[in-house]
Amino acid sequence: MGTKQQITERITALLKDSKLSVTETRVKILELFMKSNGALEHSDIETQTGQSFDRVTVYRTLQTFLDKGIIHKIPTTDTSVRYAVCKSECTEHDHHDHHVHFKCESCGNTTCLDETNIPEISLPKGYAMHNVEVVVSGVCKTCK
Amino acid sequence: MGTKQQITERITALLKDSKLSVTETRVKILELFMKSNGALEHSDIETQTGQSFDRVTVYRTLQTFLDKGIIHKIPTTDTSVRYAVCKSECTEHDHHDHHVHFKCESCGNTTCLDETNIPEISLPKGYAMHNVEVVVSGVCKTCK
DNA sequence: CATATTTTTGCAACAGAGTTGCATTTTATT
DNA sequence: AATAAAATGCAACTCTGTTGCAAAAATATG
Ligand SMILES: [Mn+2]
Ligand SMILES: [Mn+2]
Ligand SMILES: [Zn+2]
Ligand SMILES: [Zn+2]
Repeated sequence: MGTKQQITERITALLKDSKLSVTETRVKILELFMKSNGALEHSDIETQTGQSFDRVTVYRTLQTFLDKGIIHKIPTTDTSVRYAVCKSECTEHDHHDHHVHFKCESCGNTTCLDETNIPEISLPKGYAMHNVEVVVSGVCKTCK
Repeated sequence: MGTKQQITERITALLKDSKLSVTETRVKILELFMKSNGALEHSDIETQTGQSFDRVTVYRTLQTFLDKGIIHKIPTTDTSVRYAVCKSECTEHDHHDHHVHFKCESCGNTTCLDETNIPEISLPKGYAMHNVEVVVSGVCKTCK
C-alpha cells in the first residue's frame, strides 16, 4: 500500500496527469477509493468524509473523475450508482475496464475481479458489440 | 401477436395464475409490456398511459409484477430502472431469466436476447456464484 | 344478483437523489 | 504578489420513489 505520504504523492501525480487541480476534496475522495477494497457510492463518501464537503461538490467530483477515466461505474438493478477506481489504462472517454464485478449478497460489498476475464459472447446477426458488463452476485470469499 | 381480444384474455389468465386481481391498471401496463419490443422504465409507462393512472399505482404495480415473477429488472449504470416481461417459467421469488441484455447506443432501447446464452464464468477460489447479469452495449440490428 | 369482505387505487405529504446558477474561495499562472 | 482560471458552497429547484389513509373497485359468499 505505501505510507500516507506516498499515497498522497501518487494521488497528486494522478490528478496532475489528468490535468486537474489538486484540491482537498479530490485528494480526500481518491484516498477513500484507494483505501477501500470495494466500490463506493455517493452516500458512502458523504458518510466517510463526515459531511466536511458539500453534497454538490461530491457529485461534481465523481463526474469529473468519470470524465477523466479515473473511476468507472458499476451497473446495479436498483437506483444506486457504484463507482470503483480504474486499474487499467483508462483515459478520457476511453475506458478499458473489461473485468467482472462481484456483488456479495452477505456483506453487500461490490468488488472488481480484475483477474477474472469475460468470456466471448456471440450475439445474433446484425448486432454490433461495443462493451460488455458482467455483474455476478453471490457470496464473497470473506463472507464464506 | 393475436387480436386485442386474445391479448386481453392472455393477460387476464396470467394475472389469475399469479393470484392477482384483474384491474384496469394491471391489464393496461401488461399490454404495454407485451406490445413493446424492449424494456420499459417507469417514465415510459407514465408517458404511454397518458397519465391516466397515479404515479404511485404504477410503482406499486411494477413491484407486484416483480414479486410475482411476471417482470424482471435489468441493470443499468445510471439511476434508471428498466423492466421487461419474463419469458421463462419465472415464479414468485424464483426468477429464471438467464439471458443476455442488449442496450443500443443509437436508439436507446434495451432488449432481452433470449436466444443468447451466458457463457461459463470461473470465479477466483472462495467465491460462490448465485446469479450472473450480462449487459452488452452496442448497436442493435434495427439501427445498423 | 345483492351484500360483505378483501384488495387496489388515488391523494397528500414526505424523503432522498441529483441538478443548476451564482457569488465566494481556492488553486494555478505570470 | 497580482492576476486569471477553476473549484467550491449555498440556495433553490426538479425528479424519483415511499408511506398512511380514505375512497373506490374487485372478489367472495349466500
Ligand atoms: Mn471495476
Ligand atoms: Mn430480460
Ligand atoms: Zn461478502
Ligand atoms: Zn438500436
